[in-house]
Amino acid sequence: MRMSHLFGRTLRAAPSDVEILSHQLSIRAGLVRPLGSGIFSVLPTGWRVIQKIEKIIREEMNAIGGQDMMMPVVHPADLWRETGRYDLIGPEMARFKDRGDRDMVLAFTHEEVVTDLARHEINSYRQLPQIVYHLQTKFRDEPRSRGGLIRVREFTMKDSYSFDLDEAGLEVAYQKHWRAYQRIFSRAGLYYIVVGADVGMMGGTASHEFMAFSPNGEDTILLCDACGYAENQEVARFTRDRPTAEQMLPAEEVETPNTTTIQLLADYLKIPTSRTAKAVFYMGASGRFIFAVVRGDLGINETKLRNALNESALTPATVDQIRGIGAEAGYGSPVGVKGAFVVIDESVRDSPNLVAGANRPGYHLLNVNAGRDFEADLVADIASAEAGYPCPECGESLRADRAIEVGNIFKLGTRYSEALGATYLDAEGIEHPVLMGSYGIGSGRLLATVIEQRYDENGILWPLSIAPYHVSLIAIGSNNDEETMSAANQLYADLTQSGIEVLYDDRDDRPGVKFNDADLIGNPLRVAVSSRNLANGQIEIKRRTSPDAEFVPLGEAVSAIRRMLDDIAAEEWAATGLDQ
RNA sequence: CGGGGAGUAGCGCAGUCCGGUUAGCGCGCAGCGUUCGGGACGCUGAGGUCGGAGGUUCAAAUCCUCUCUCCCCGACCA
Repeated sequence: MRMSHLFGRTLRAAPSDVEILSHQLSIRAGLVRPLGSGIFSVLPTGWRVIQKIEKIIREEMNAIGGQDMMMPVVHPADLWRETGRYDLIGPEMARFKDRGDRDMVLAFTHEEVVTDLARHEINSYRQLPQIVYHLQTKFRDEPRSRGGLIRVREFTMKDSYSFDLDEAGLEVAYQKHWRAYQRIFSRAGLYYIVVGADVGMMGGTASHEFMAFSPNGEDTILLCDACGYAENQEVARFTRDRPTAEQMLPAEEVETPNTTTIQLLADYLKIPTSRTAKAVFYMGASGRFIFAVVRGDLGINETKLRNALNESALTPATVDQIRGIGAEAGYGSPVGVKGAFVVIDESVRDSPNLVAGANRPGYHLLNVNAGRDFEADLVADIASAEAGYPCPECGESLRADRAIEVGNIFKLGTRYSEALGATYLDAEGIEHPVLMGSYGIGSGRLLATVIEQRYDENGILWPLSIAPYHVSLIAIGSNNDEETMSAANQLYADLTQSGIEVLYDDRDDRPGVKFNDADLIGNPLRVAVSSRNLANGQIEIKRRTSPDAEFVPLGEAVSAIRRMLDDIAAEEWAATGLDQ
């Protein structure tokens, strides 16, 4: 491609309201342009990256037996009503009516459609297992898009779906995807880990996320460097330190004026926060009043709480609702309340003689003990894991890091097959729901994440595997310098002829402009043709990641560039740690 | 949805508080000339419903009301 005619110029500065690094670079390098909040056009240079990412995805999906197909982006609402998600999902799903006044939705994800297909196409155990996938647009009207391409509203996702006879088959499909995803992200040059995750609104029985580290990530991961434990903070566990055994003491009400927070209370009584109980009140989507209690030094993890309660959503209770069950905001405890579902963290069960609210303003109870002073309806792990807490596997201190979720795999089980009647007959003629899994990778987010991890002060450092071009070719000097221009033109033709992808800077610009743009766009090799080196019959080749250049005779340029590209490819492959 | 910030030429900004020539500057863009190994220089030029609507006023980028959009934090989120 000749840069003189490239659609989409580079920018010296990014728009001022763009803050995320990958967003700035992807705009400055001319990869994408914003259209609206969370909506982007992909320019030709960026599209080449996307296509390479998608090619890798297709290769690895095909390698595990995935069948590439295509499902629609507009769905009849009735299908979504069948699984209940039409009402379950809020305004983040775009809805409209067609000319016949039929309710329609924009594809939010494709479980419904693929399961609808499965119920028609799959009838027999002889047809299973199956993996199908597509790369298709999703629209999610996020409450707030952010981070450039990291969280957008319209995006392309590779989503695949597995259909199996039983749990064992699903496990096989799940593991296949796990390995395929490792290969995809490694080949794209990402640094990532796999963590346990919340199944969220997908439902199902298990989920793992592929998390690429970046300070701009939206997720917090808790890791143990000692044993390798890693989970998303949404579900991360930790070992609660056991208080020393002590006798239960008689409960006693004390006046504690103006102690509506745990810290104020602990300061007032001169005790550590771990000797207090913290009460938080929610209304569950099912209509239950949820009275959650954790030890005072811990925080509630709403995702864990929601999962423990099997509630689809939790909203904070109002002051009136709290009074309605006999509790008092700021001075609440489960002692004496009625009409509430009481769930306590393991830490509360195991800690004797805690200070808890007296359910009247200005008073707390000393020496409250679960089981003696109140009964919990549920004891569960509902406290949020934080950096420094003990690892649940080995007890060493946990570390927290930010990461971007680049892929997610789910065991759906029969959540959708039962709802939609996707069944097969076994060898005995008995009908069973198929076991399903769903597996997603966003290609645009993957592009942004690679930039987040690979850049320097001058621009992007693309891995060869997904770089827009292999080579940035620069002609140095005036376009009136016929000798240089004709050598550069010839080299461009020769490289292109030999299958090397070249971005040829043939603009009539000064060298500095071209060097800077080559660095910004970040193709792995830079080749410069100048009268200075031409005088020695040479051209210059420089790797984007190296400060040093090589000089080779013009006549050997193509083979030298070929050789260097092969070297880079070999190095990248070695870095993935993958075999073959 | 709550909190904060911003909309003036393709990009970056000044001007707005305190209303008053023809709305400016840098980069970029077009033409001519000089220059050519890390974002050159000179001259000339094109490019603007000052986000939109309504209002106040002799007069509005500037004041008032409403509204739209974008960004950031939070809530939210496969």
